[in-house]
Amino acid sequence: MLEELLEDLNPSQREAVSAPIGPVLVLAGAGSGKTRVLTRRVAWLLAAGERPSSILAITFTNKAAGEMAERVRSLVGPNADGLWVSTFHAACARMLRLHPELGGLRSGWSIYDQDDARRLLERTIRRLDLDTKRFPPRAIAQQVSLAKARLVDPERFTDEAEGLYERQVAMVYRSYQAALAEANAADFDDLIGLVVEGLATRPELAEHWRRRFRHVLIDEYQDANPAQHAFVAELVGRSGSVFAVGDVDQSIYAFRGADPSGVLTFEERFDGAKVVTLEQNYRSTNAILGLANAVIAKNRRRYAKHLFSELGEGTPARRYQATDERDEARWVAATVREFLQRGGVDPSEIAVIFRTNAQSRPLEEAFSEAGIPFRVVGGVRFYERREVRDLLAYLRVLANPDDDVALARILNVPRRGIGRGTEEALQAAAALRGRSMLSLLRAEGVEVLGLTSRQERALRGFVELIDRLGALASLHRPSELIDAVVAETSYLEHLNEEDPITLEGRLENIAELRASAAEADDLESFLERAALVSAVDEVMGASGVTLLTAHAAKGLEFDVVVVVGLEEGVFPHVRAIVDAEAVEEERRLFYVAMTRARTTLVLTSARRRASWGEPLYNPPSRFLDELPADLVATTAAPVAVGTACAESIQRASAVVEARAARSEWVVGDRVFHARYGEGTIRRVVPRGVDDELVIAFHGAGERRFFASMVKLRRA
DNA sequence: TGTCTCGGCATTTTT
DNA sequence: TGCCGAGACA
Ligand SMILES: Nc1ncnc2c1ncn2[C@@H]1O[C@H](COP(=O)(O)OP(=O)(O)OP(=O)(O)O)[C@@H](O)[C@H]1O
Repeated sequence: MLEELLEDLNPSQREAVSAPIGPVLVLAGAGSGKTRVLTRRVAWLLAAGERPSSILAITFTNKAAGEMAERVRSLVGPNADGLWVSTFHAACARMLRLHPELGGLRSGWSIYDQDDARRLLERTIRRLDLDTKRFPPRAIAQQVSLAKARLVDPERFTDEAEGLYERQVAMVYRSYQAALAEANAADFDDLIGLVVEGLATRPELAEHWRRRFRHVLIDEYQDANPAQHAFVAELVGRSGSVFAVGDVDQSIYAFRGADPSGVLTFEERFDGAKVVTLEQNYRSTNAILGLANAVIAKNRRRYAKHLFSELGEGTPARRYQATDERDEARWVAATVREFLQRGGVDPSEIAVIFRTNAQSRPLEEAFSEAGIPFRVVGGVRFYERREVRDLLAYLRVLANPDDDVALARILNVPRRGIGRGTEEALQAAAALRGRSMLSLLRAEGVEVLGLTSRQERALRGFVELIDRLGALASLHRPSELIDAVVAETSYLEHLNEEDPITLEGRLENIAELRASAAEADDLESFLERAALVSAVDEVMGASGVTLLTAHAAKGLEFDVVVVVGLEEGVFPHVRAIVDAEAVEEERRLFYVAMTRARTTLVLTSARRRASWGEPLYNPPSRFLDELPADLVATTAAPVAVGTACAESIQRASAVVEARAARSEWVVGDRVFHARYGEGTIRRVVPRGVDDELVIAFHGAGERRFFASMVKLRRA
């Protein structure tokens, strides 16, 4: 059995899979079989007699988790029950579901996704009498999230704060955390953070989980953040059974706090760590590897490694320069059709990869026109549609009466005469007494709010509605509960009144929600899944060409990969261009995109691209210049005279703007950046016609920008 | 309280 | 471009 598991592996892969139990790190490039090795290691542990329930395998998405669990089962048979294969977030959520006290939560606790967290932050900022212009909830949410990724709690955040602005942000963070606790809720980052804290401070619970998970395995290790590293360390200690696989060149989540250096410090953090490298790529032709390697070699911060393939030389990448994004989309559709018809390629073996979700629309249109089946991964998530969120909010309030964000959402949906005034009075009274809105209403009645009798009647009616539904909650299955909510609130009538045209689609969504609820055993597990399912996990449509972002493409592989929108400002993204480190992350992202291809790589760009109204004339991506010329075959749409003119004008004006940017800032200026908040200009370095600005932000540290590109306000 | 219009602003990327 | 929040009015 053990030998069998090693049969179709190369010697290094075997060495990793059968390494003695203890810390193991597999460090290897794209397509070298890291995921395969990790899956095999799980099977190997099981075959060696380890209990399934003693194994925790971490993947990057829920979908990858499902596939890995499936794969393990096919390797070892049914005795894989009790094995946990999930994302960090899902694993921690499950632990907290079993032991809410581990995170200081009460049973029924809610998971706050980005939207919930943003709403709660906005309310917190308002309650502190701060201006939401100076403290944009989105930006603050980012800062809080980055802090939590580093396990920086409000106290430490306050200690590290410099100046009034940062102290105010710290205050917001502290109140936000208090509001979460009051609402019996945890945001995404808390799922990890609370578990880490619980394991560190509750020895009896920690003991339970350490005994339970003797083996922890982590895929895509380069994208784990410090909190997640701490979680692993809490479970396995310095010399336990930890098996991590990763590739620093595929680190594409530093923007949300991932710490790829965790890969490089593995040997310091774990005693007796064994490090295995894999060098053979089993996915791509040498042409594709040559292209990918040439691009990634341009990164300065990098740890070079060898990678070879025995899959033949292959064909060069095809490159097309389009007039605009519609021309690009049509050309892609035509090319894809050729692969399907003449090349005999299966549509599910073709992917079109873009940088941002917004780029998918022209492609969807062109594919529809051409009659090519396709599916879009991601985009607007199912669980983010309004009607779905409304109904989920009802269920959340039933599971967790203290969930004020959910309550605020449904208080007057459908309309029931509870207006702004009533809501504000209720929120203020609840905040004053330090309790949730519903518990206040239940404990003290609506009278304490000092409202008109009409307002009181409306509120009373709402509480009665929730109580009626609550009585059903414990007796009925989640899907039946959805029916009850829809019926009791006349929700369908509400949707029809709102917009009869979209009604049909919304009804379909409700039916789908009901169907997915029918699969869940109980309300809590249903709500948990709804909160944690990501866009990438959603399987839409049976088969067809896959349209997806480069981030969503990580870990996947296709025969044919088309990367579109290879222009400065698109890929690399404008927001990244000003920051040298961010450009390196963009380059890694492009590396990830290219290395998804087995045999065929197609690269396109557009000379003109509409970007909310205005046309933009972006030069081709710098990444295209980094490709070896002999591995690229180029065709281009004819250049229209008007386009060329506009392009040169655009370039000239960019230079003029760059000159103008030179004198604007001096060292010591306090500035405000939409993403990083307030900072101080530390240095101004002349770079050609432009200046480079070094700005120190709290929470985000020092960042470098080009003066002509970065958008700053005086603080 | 509810509805309408205007203006500002935003889109990276995602668990 | 389209969404959301703020403010004016019925
Ligand atoms: N020893 C092997 N023999 C044959 N095929 C292999 C071998 N090892 C891996 N492969 C195949 O190579 C491909 C890439 O493997 P896998 O996805 O595990 O690589 P990876 O290192 O995780 O890739 P990436 O990091 O780029 O996502 C898969 O199709 C896998 O089946």
